[in-house]
Parts: sequence; C-alpha cells; structure tokens
Amino acid sequence: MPELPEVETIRIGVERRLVGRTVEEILVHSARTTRHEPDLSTYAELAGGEVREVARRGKFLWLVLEGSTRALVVHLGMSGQLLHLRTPPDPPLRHSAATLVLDDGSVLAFVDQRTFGYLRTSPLVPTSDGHPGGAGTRSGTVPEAAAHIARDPLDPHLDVEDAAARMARTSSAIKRVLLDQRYVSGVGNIYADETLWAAQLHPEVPASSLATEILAQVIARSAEVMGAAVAVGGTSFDSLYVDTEGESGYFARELRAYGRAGAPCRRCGTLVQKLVVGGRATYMCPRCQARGANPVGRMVRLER
DNA sequence: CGGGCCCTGGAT
DNA sequence: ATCCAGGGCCCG
Repeated sequence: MPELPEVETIRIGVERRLVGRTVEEILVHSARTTRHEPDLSTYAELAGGEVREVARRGKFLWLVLEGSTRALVVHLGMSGQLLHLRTPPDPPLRHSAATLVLDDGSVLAFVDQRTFGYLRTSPLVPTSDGHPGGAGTRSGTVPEAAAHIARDPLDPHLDVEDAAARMARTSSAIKRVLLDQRYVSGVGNIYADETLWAAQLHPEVPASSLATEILAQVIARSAEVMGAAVAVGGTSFDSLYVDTEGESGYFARELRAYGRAGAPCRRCGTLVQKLVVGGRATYMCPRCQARGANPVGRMVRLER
C-alpha cells in the first residue's frame, strides 16, 4: 500500500516524534513481523539507544540509534502503519505487529493488517557512491537490508542518466520496470500509473524501445508526481493508510489515472481504461497513452 | 523475464 | 463463495 509519498509522510512524522527520544523497549507481538530476523535478542540490544535519525530510501524506513552500528529497519509492505500514541493503547490495537516504547511514555505502534510488512535490524554499510543513504540521514550509510535497491526519484543523489541507461537495456514493459526497485525505488502501482499518464506512455511498451533521454524524462515525471503527493500527505483511499498521527493524505483527489476506469481523462476526455500489466491493475488513457503516439514518445526508437 | 505466492479483510 | 487489493521475492 504505502509507496514513496506515504512512507515519506510517515518518515517525517516519526522523525518529529522520535528524534532525541530514547527507545526503551522493542516489543514484538507477531512472530511473522520479525521473520527476516527472528532472534529477539538483537532488538533488545538496540533498546536504550537515543534516536538520532529517521531515514528512508524508496519504501524502506530505518532508525539510526545512538551507540549502534545496526539500524532498525521497517518495511510497511501493503498495509503497514506506524502510529504515534501518547500512551500505550488499551486494549491493544487490532493487527498490532510491534511496539516501540519511548522514554516519555508514548509509543510508536507498528500495525499491519496484511502482514507483508516486517521489522528487522541490519548493519549500516557504506553507500557505494559515498553520498547519504537516503532522505533524513546525513551519513553515507544504508542498512545492508536496503542496499540492494536503487536511490529513489526524490533523492538528489540519484544518478538519473545511469538509471535511464540501465532501464533502456531491458525489454520488460515500462510499467514493470518502474515497479522494479533496482532501477529507481519508491514507485508502486499507483504512482507508476500516474507517472505514465503524465509521460503519456503506454504501460506495456518495452523499456528498450524508449530512448535513454525519454526514460530520464519518465523518472523526472515520477519525481514531480510523487513530490506533489508528499506535499499533501500521500494518497488515502480508506483508513488503511494514515500518517503517524492517524491523519489521511489528500492526493487521491489529484489522481489522473489510478482507479479512474470509465471516468473521462483529465487531459482529453477519453474514458480511462483498466487493464492488467505485470499482474497488476493498470489504468491508462487509451488516447493520450496510445503506443507510439505521444509527445514524450516522439523520440521512441524504431529498433535497437 | 513473467507468473505465482505470501496474508487478511472488504466488496461483489 | 469468490475475487481483489497500493509490495516484494522466489521460482522455473
């Protein structure tokens, strides 16, 4: 569920509430939540540390704690939430996965209905380019568990040209490539569709049929869309996505493609179509995003 | 590189 | 009862 804009909104909330606070205790309520690192003593070792930074790369979130070379990593999966509560909830929250108890008596509750999210610790390792590991950190390190994903489109240190060049070498559908976190991270199903609507590209065109310059523009479009979404707190369809204070985001009203099947395209009035690409529901304007008939696609390669 | 699967709950 | 959901990984 949460994509980059939602995770960034949550990161800002966690940063505001936790930096300078000490994590007294890490309580795990569901064994599945720590499936990537079942040994609970590792979490216990981090307890007692003051939170220095709350960082994010793509959809990965991590806490940097004083006196530890390991980060506390959270991935929210499809339905994870981090809620800051003044006091421990009583009765316990439904779908509660883990709780961080803070030194002022408040808690950060990790709630996860669909259980695809997880909590783990991971050693901080140097970034390959020496730049900060992501948003919210000044250190040139990233948790090893998140080192396999690329920088995201809102990261000033993303090498857009390099990412575009690598994308141009795969024949997969452009939408699949946008969802592949190894090229650029943070883009999920909603923002992939919004990006392709903005770029006026058909989701099924092979990335290799697009010029590197076009692919760089697609990355730029994704940054614009996700930046605008961060500005309004992300996209909430229902209570499944809320920020750390329990508030919804307002980007749903700005969506141009996602979830709009049968509604008129905001650019040309043609009815938005729903199809399946890479096993995911996909929404697009059949006119604006016709294969090979779009402004960005004018430079489409004939063959390579 | 595409398909299937992990899980739960709400909609149809 | 069945299908579908915003993520990611593993399999063949």
